Amino acid sequence: MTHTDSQTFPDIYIHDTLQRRKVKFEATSAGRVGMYLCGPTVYSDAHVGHAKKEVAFDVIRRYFMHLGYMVRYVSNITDVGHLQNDSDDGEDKMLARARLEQLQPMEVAEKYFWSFMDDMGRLNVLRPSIQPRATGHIGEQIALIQELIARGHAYESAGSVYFDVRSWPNYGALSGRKLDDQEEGTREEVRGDKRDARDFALWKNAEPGHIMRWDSPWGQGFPGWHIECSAMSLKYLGEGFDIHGGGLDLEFPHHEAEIAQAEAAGHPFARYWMHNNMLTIGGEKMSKSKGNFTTLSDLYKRLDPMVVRFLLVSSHYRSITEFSDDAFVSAQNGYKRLSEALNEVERRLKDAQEGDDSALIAKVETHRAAFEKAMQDDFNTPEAVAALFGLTRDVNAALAGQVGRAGLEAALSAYRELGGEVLGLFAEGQTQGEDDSQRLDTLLELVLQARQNYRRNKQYAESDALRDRLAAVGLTIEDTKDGARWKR
RNA sequence: GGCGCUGUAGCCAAGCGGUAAGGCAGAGGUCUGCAAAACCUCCACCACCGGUUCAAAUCCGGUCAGCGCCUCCA
Repeated sequence: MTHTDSQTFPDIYIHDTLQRRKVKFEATSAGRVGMYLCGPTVYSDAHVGHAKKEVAFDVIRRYFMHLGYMVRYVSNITDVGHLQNDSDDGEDKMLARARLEQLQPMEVAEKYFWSFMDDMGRLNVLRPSIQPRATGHIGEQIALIQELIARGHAYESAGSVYFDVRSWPNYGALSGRKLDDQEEGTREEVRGDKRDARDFALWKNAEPGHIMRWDSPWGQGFPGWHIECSAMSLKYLGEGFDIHGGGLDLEFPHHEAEIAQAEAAGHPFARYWMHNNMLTIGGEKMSKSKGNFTTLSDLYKRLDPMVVRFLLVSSHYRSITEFSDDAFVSAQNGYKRLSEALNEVERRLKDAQEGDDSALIAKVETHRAAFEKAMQDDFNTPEAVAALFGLTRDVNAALAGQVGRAGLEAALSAYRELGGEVLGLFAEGQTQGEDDSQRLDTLLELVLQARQNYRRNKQYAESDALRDRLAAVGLTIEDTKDGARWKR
């Protein structure tokens, strides 16, 4: 469906981290949504936890599109390393990886940028409208830092620039922290060139030997950890843009710092903040530092990426998702149930007749409404998925008898629009080569005919042997009232 | 220590004042040469203890258990 500016959109309620409650979404500009999502630091392979975040916000974006909004979706690529810790002797992650792999830092960035894109592409995550790179926006970052200095919210010290946390009382509003409650100086010595241990770096002076370095008013250096997101989101989405998203673990300090940097410089920032919860394995957060992660490229060797996506949308984005062998076996079977119902609808549509399908069409509409209602309530994908299973139950029941073209088409469009376009669960083009699949069709038709002859002659040993042999290579034969059929 | 979250059937997971969605697994049945698929039926005293209420998984207080952030992390 498509809306023009004069059309109305259904109310959407989203949980706003700033207000700590569900609020009605109001677009800044009618019919348009601007979203910013904190993207990856491209220094190693993406794991399932990254997939949870990417899929969560991809679904949100897709739902806005489904309602007819024009969405500008900006997600950055961090290709300059943040430091590993807040002391000056910490090593840059990009540089550490570069040394390990004996590559230039930019080679590391390129390598992992493309593997990230590939991993997400297979998960059917749409490409961002704009995917700005931190190293391509050093100028914007420097300009923002200069504004902060001019307004008295940042200061230079020994070639580095720090944000003066004490000058900005709102610091802590997002994460609900009071400055004085924070542990001070326990994990690090208060550095000599900082006024307060909690001040964070906007610009860092480059030590000799630091490869990634740029000229700045404060000498050669590199940007701090948080400034790129403030600078790039404002550049591409403008002041007071709609939605800023990211992982819950980024809420503090990263997002807190982003807000401070933008608003202290006089630029109203994001109006809604959305955070996805973490993915756990054995009850513990999957993370690189814990080492308990499964990379997507490894996972894809044993699991269809669509099943991974299904597993992720089966839990709410604000809930913790437990990732275990049991969970994905369950996801595998559940996904199969949905996708095979869809396949059967398509198959039956090829030679469908007209008929009275009003009963089925009414049921499809009921499930469609349930799906929409769930999505409009803070993108409740588990309930939306439940609606898809409800649809599947009714469709399968109808499929057991006579269904006309209109009924099949109603079911098909529900699967395509809700399961496909919104949840992204039915990626196109998964079958290889048209030619091969044509040949396979013909070949199996012959096999099925031969087997049918055995069955007619009650030579069940022979017919069962054929079925077993095909099963061994992953082809399933099912006998139905209308004859045998096969599926992968 | 500060801030915050979670505990729902064997597993995954919604619901967040009106008497427990959905999926996987399991049991029985229909169909079938058998099987598979599909359909029908069954399968939860919502961690524990108090309190508020006509009514609580849902609100309040406490207890226990687990987790996250406060350091790079999606």
